Amino acid sequence: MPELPEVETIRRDLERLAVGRTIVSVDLGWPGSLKGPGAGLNRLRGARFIGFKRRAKMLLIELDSGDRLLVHLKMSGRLILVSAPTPVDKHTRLIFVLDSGDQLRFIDMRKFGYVKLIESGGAQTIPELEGLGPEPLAPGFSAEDWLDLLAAKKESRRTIKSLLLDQSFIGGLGNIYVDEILHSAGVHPQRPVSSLRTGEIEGIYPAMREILMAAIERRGTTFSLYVDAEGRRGDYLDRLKVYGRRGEPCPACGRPIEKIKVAGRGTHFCPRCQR
DNA sequence: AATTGTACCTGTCAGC
DNA sequence: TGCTGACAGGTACAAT
Repeated sequence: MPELPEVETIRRDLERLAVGRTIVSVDLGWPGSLKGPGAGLNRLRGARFIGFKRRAKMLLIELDSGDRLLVHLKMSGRLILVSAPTPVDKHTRLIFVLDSGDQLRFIDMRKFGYVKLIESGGAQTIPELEGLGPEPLAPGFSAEDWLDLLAAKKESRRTIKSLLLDQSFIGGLGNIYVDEILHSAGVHPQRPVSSLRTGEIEGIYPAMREILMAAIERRGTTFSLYVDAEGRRGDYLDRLKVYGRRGEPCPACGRPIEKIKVAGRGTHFCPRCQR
């Protein structure tokens, strides 16, 4: 489910709503959702949220105790802040009871996601965050940086879609936004990287930045499960031009959108606009 | 080196 | 109605 815009939306919500709140207790509904030192949930009691960061599709929750929580929502994870009496979804895996009377709940139907406790004083590096590619929306990530990144792959015959999905190449893109970016840039998802002309590579950069920023403005894309931290759906679904629109006319040229499989993922594109 | 298949889970939907 | 298989926003790993 959640790609960069969705995780960023949740991060902003929690930064606004949960910083300063203290954890009163933790309820573990499904132990598999908790990674890291197993015994460690009790130590979270009394800790206060001081910050919510994001790296690629991961959320990093910082506590005043020095402990941190790394959250990956994978396909179906949700993180919502609700008042205590709110009915508990059957897929709720972890509940943080807060001093405000609210609860931060981790809900994950498919159980792929996780919350990992990173203890203060433990290893300095977080393996999950090592080796990630650059943040596409970082202020310091320029068009030149993008060209340099691609230049390092110019001999590669892998498909451009597979490269953009590779988190070690660039962080935060997923199946929806890669399809949208390639449509906007007019590049066929199956094009080998080595075949891309300079102009095509240059065109992907603004497409990527604009689409991700617009998606954050609309609070992400909801197909079925994703909601922001306040339980609201994202509005970017209406703006999607190809993803989930097989058979519908391309907004740019009217040709029906096609769906194929690329890099093992359902892939939507316009056969006229993308070559 | 890169792709494909498989696995992790649960749910939905199309087709028969 | 009910069964079966394909598919789903992610990623790690093994096999090819």
